[in-house]
Amino acid sequence: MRERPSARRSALSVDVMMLTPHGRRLALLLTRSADSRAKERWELPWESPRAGETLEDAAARIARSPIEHAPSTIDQVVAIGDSRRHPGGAEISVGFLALVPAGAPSPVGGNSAWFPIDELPPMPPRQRALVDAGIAVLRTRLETSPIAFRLLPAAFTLSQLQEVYELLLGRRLHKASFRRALQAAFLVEPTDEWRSEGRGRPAQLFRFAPKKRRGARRGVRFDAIG
Amino acid sequence: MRERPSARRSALSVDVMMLTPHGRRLALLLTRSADSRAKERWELPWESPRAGETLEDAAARIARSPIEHAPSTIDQVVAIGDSRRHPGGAEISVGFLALVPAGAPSPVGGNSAWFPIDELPPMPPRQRALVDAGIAVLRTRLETSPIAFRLLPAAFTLSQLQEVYELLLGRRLHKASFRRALQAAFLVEPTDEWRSEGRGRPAQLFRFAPKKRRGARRGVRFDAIG
DNA sequence: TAACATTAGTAGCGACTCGTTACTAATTCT
DNA sequence: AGAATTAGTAACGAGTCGCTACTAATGTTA
Repeated sequence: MRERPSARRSALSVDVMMLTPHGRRLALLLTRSADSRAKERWELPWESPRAGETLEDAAARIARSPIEHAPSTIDQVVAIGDSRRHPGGAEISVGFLALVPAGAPSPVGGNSAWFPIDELPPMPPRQRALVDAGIAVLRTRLETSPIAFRLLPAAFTLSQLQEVYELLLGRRLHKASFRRALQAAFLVEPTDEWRSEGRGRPAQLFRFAPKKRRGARRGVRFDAIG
Repeated sequence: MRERPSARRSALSVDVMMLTPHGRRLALLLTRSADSRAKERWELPWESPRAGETLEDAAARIARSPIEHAPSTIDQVVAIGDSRRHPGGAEISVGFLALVPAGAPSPVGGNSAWFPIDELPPMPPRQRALVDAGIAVLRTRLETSPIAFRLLPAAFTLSQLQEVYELLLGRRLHKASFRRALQAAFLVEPTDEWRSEGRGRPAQLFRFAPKKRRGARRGVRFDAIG
């Protein structure tokens, strides 16, 4: 059984949601519950911040323990303090979203596993609420923040990038339109590498390299409000 | 001097940012500091949640005290727990955003005042950080949430609505384009009332009444990412 | 080895969208 | 009465978007 230094009845918990693309779905990292009464239950990695440690620092520390490579980014997304139960009995739980690039980071210790987000096992109710809120935030940030690129390795094919967008948006995109919009945005630049993966024509690898564009701000979009 | 029940050294504070349109600018409600050492300093309304009270309930209670009418909505937007000082010495501060409709709610007690957000007086550093983060969140949510309508009374003119959008976006919008986009989104419906305010032709009043539209989702927008 | 399957990538057409100019409408001010 | 001011709309041209249809380069199969 793992150690859990400040687990008992602390006022505050920092809970980390680590997400990565897994096949055609988003996967969340859960660890086996340290509570001996609840065997075979899963929960988000969490801890209480140590003295003098910021919330962000605590989240980074918590994320570092179950996987080898650090996530590309960690952002605070939600705080919950209601009657729903937290495994540590914390009054307030602050949820952090950690995005893990696809591919490399898969190695995981025996106490952790990736679960597709639409097939999560039973979890402590407050953590379950954190996950729902976190994923909702992720989806709304898609269009204003380079989230998709942080779920990919440094070099990726445009098909991979499109797959991540489809996974986050929950719908298929049209290849030609996707690429045209991407070109117009000056967000990626080609490398001179090509990757042949199984069948079909090899794909060129790209990297995330946003160029500053002239501020041609559009009017307003009401599309997403209703 | 006001009472402040749980002010001393509580672990957690709930800080409320109440925003309303004030002329052509966004204004934030601040209250005079209860700390006798710091005369003529201003701070966000805040308190620690009472036992058995959720964060949301606490925020609603805190918002109710300085103004007469309740804000239209309150949302949790950010949590900060770092070395920046909070007036109550709280380790963690959770920031809530409360949107107050323009017009009616102006009456305020003598201990509170509205400040334009670009002319805020000196404030406790952590609260200042909460405000900056909260306004950033507000701006990014503009396009996915009917924020502008919650800063207006139930009936409003289209010019008022456009003014709120301009205020939140920080740039002028074109009248015809704004209205065409609004019509296409089926977000408002006209009432049979008209308002003549000073000079010029009277304007028709509208109300927020979003219609469910067929899910004609667009492709992807990369515009706002760089 | 030739034909097929599969994946990558592009060209271009028609429909729709957006920014803008230019107008009409209804009221107050002088 | 006429100027000023604010509300609201029509319509043109440029640009964007979704889609079909194509070419390109590889592995698979007969």
